[in-house]
Amino acid sequence: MNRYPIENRILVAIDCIIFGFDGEEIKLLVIKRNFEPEKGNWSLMGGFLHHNEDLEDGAERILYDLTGLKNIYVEQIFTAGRIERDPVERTISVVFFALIGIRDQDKEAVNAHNAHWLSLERKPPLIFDHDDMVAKAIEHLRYKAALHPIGFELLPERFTIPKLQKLYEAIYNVQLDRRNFSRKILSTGLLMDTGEKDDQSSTKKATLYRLDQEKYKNKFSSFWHFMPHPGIE
Amino acid sequence: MNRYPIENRILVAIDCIIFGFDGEEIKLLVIKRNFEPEKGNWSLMGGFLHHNEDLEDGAERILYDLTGLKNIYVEQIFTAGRIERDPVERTISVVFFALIGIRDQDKEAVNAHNAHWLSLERKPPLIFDHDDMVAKAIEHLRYKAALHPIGFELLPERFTIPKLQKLYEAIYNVQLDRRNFSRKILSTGLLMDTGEKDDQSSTKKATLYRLDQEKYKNKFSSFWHFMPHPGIE
DNA sequence: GCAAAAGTGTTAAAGCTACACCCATGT
DNA sequence: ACATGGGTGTAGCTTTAACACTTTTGC
Repeated sequence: MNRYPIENRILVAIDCIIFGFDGEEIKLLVIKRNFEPEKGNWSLMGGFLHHNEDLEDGAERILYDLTGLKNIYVEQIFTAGRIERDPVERTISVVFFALIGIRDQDKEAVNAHNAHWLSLERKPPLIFDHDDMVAKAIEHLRYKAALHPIGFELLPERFTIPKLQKLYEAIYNVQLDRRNFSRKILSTGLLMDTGEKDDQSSTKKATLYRLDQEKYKNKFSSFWHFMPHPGIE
Repeated sequence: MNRYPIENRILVAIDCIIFGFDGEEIKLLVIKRNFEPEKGNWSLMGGFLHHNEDLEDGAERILYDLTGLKNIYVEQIFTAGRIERDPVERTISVVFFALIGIRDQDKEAVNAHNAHWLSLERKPPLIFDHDDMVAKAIEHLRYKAALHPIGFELLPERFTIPKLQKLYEAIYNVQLDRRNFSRKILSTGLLMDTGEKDDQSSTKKATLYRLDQEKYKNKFSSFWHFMPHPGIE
């Protein structure tokens, strides 16, 4: 293989921010790092980009390795490139964010990696610049979820509107009006009534919906406004 | 320096998408490549990331080198990582986009690099995956400009509302209503009347405004809606 | 029957679109 | 004075926010 006459080759890492939702709050999947430096401290799941794989494939490899899941929602958000971000050696890191239904994960794979779901609100500091990455990811989640129906990726296949609302309230840390929220969501036409009811609830059982996959794909990039006006930053 | 025990170090490039606006249409600043492969063909301005510089600094270095400008609007948009995107050697490229006032450029620097402003509408194909990068950049510009007052970065310090409107019409390839546009823009409170008039115009002279820098900085991340509703993809 | 959560309706205000009209300038 | 482009006002519609009432379920 020909090469450019340059000596600047650099390590390229991939780090994954994995968000989940347990019905009450947003969770972040992190691992306890098992090698030096920073051994034993909390870290995002990551790895190095292989020479023979595309960036997106690398991210999917790492995500599959940890969660046993494929075909999950993954998006590249930015690349971290500060010189001293990794104390061992100059490394730039391409950061991806992934949204998964917590119930879908492969528990054995997760345990094997010493991984844990931490509450976003009460999480301990992470290594290197990972806290910064998480902050950017939250910002991105807020931005995107306000305009695109991305929230569904965090819910199980069948879900109720009140659960969806709890999710949005967790993302933005606000209280929303039940009636307006319901109307807004239903008016998108993205939800299909399954005819079933949520039997978890102890009072009136809520209707279970599922996404209309067709419309979801076709209209994904339309602009919606899932959040009341002043909100968001 | 300690090193990770891995042999996966990869070339990291930076490519810059430089948008300008000449009063009528959006322009893209590109260079005629002067080395193989693809010598003589159109290319984005780029370079390799140095070992001792941050990503953002690299982008600013490259932009300064070409345009003689500092403190311009620069934003990282994504990282291109397909295995075979550069035929010479595996190279990932961090793509930045920059908005500059065409009149501000250093013409000598631009000429020295054999650079040209091409119309976005009628541009020739670029090398490698650069067309793909440009497409993503336009999408990003459209997305961002619809919600944030980013358009001002493409105009000179003092500008008229009709010029701003032309800019938005160029970005989205639509016709906007003069009166509604003006009202919407003025209602943001971001514009300050300079008291002067545009003497370029041959009919009624339009009022020259400039940005209220304070409000611009403070309110930049608020949500606005500069585009009529259905618009945008 | 009561508490708790889900579902539906209404109304007033705000924002947006689509218009028409007037003003300033150069020829 | 007239053509061209800039500036402002308004009516009607749509969307949104804020609110009250009814329904279902478990105890």
